[in-house]
Amino acid sequence: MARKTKAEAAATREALLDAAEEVFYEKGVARTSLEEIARHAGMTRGAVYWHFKNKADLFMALLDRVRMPFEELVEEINDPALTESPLEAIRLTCHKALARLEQPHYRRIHSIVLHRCEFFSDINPLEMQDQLARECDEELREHFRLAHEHGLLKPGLTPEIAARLLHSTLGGLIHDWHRNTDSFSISEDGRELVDALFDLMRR
Amino acid sequence: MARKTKAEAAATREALLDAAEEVFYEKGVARTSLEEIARHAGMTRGAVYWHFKNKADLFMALLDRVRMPFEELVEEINDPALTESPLEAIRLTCHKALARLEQPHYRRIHSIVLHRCEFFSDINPLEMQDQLARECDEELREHFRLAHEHGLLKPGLTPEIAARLLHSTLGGLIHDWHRNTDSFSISEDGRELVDALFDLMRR
DNA sequence: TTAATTATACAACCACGAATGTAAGTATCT
DNA sequence: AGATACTTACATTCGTGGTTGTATAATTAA
Repeated sequence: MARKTKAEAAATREALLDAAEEVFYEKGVARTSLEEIARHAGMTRGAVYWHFKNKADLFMALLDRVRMPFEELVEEINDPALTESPLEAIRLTCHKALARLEQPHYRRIHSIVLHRCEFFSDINPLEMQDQLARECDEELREHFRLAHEHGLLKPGLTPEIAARLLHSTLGGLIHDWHRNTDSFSISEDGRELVDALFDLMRR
Repeated sequence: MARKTKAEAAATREALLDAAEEVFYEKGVARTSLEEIARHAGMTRGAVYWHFKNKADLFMALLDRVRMPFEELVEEINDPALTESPLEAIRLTCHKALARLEQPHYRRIHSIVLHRCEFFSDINPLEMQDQLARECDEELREHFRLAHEHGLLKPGLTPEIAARLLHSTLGGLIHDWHRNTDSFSISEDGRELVDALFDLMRR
């Protein structure tokens, strides 16, 4: 075949990533071959090997296209418009994070990382998840500490416990939803659950 | 090689399952071959194919050896000695379930199902998890309903929300722990978290 | 401005290992 | 003698990675 313009080449790269995302989501990472991904994008394996070193490299490129939900959560929580009421800041950020999970793109990537890939070659998704979880946890703890100092937390509830409670609840909720996205709506039922937890934690 | 006595044959079957458990845990299901499992048990692949139809069959046999934590949780919650105080019954059952996760055998199997296997061939671990989660959720809801009727729940907290809150918290907690079992102790820190949640939900 | 050159973006082919499933062999228990 | 509990050997499939081929875009020289 012939050489394409730079823009076209970038487009096929994106097409390959799109294809990988779809096929990984449907069949799992381990059980999809590069051949399948290429054909699904209307290309051959040669194109894949031109744009990516191997499957692991393609996988990492997939992750680079999006930012993980927890990562966003950490960023949005620092929105200066929300820093006045720490508890509300956290709560609203949770809402946003949950809503964003419903976008098909985010949903698929997130689901792939959580449920559809075992660690393979030199990439360990569990470590990635663990690192994100730690960062998120520290950020949450910091904000709950602020809320605690403002006397917003229920007496007897330490900011550490509050942070871990919210973190676990969100984590469990998200895992549950990803297992079966039709079973409930995270943006609605999830929001309800989060609000209920905040009602319990608020003074 | 030669035929062994029935007891010996049963022993090699168990040895093969033990080997599979270890290797699956270390390397993930997709990336371990039946050859590796056999060698790890001091056998050849022929032995594996004698006792099991294929990898999926072996995997299911692995699961049959243990009962999943949520399944146990559902059973223990109905222990007649605990049915007097519904809330306490749930809380103590959570403690037991969390403690049991620290046994290496349960821990490994649980971790394999949660994090170390993509769905493969005709077996979909996500569906299995989903089904267990539903059963658990219904059972929890039933008991929280009882607690609600006894006036034990905080005003404004419906038994449905309480059940889903506990369910999500446990799920998130267990996932977090499995990601990095050294980061905290589920039997201790997990118990603390669960107790904190019950303190918030109690009237 | 155009012709020559080189780098690009793939397709097509090939060779290798790895894993699976099956069939045949073998020794021992019952 | 047969069924049993394997081992060994074999055939086949699948995926990877590497090499080669090639039409064309981009670039440089004239």
